[in-house]
Amino acid sequence: MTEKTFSIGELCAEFDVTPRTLRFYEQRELLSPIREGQKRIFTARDRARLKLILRGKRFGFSLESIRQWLELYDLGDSQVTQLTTWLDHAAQQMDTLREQRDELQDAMTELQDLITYVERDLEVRGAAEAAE
Amino acid sequence: MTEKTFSIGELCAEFDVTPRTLRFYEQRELLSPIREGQKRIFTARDRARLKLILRGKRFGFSLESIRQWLELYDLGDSQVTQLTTWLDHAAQQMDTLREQRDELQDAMTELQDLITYVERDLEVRGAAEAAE
DNA sequence: ATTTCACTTGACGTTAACGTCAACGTCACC
DNA sequence: GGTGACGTTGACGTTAACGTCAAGTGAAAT
Repeated sequence: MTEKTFSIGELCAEFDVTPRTLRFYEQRELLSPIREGQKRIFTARDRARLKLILRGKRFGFSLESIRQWLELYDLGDSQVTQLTTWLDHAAQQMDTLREQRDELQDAMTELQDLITYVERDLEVRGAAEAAE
Repeated sequence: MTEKTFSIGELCAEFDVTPRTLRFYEQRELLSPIREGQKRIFTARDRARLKLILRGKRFGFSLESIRQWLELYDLGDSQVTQLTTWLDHAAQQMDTLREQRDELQDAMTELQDLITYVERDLEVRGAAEAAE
């Protein structure tokens, strides 16, 4: 079974990015498409990594830090010691994500409180108007 | 009761930013310190907004979008119609935050799966080694 | 044969979010 | 009356993450 591959245009269309972006990611070693002639052939792995990259960006992470935790996603047939340090890095990354998620949750709670407050205010005004 | 105020240096120290940053935020109308002579006096409101700004940045939002949802936090004595549109914007903002939080949660779940997998792998190897 | 289309490699431009530097004001304090 | 500490306004520099040409290649379609 030969793995599915993608042209640069296909990936661009699917993820709504420009060729320039993908070439840029390659240059920064976030992607590593194969060459057929001089054209880039993106593998399923590249596609998966691109997904992770774009998600990371939405979280506000820099390309460099994204590049680092991309490494978490392709551990080969590593030695035990490698796996152990991998687990360390993974745990760190989990902490980072957790922090960010919790902060987001806090922000949501705050905003929801405000919303509830304003809604009550509107209700009261509505009642006052109806009673005039 | 006169409200507490802060010098630029105080806020910088507290939030670990440079004066340049605060002046920049003022220029972009994210902060609006009062002037005493030519010195900036930051109010408690400015301080609160700065907190929100920095949190927004950690979420990966641009200063401009942060500026917009900062407006959510100072509704004055608005009209009913104003409050209604406010509620709209607030709801949108909640959606944005929720989306981001959910995505973060997904990423965490994925990573946790990987971690669990690697941990099991290590266990198996440990057992094999003990049985040699 | 030429046009079209997708792709390539430079190379320079752009925007956001500041950093950095120069030149200056003001107040305390020794 | 110097000398810091802390503040000010420009103005230019910097980095990340691309955008935007310009000039070319290689295969496909007309």
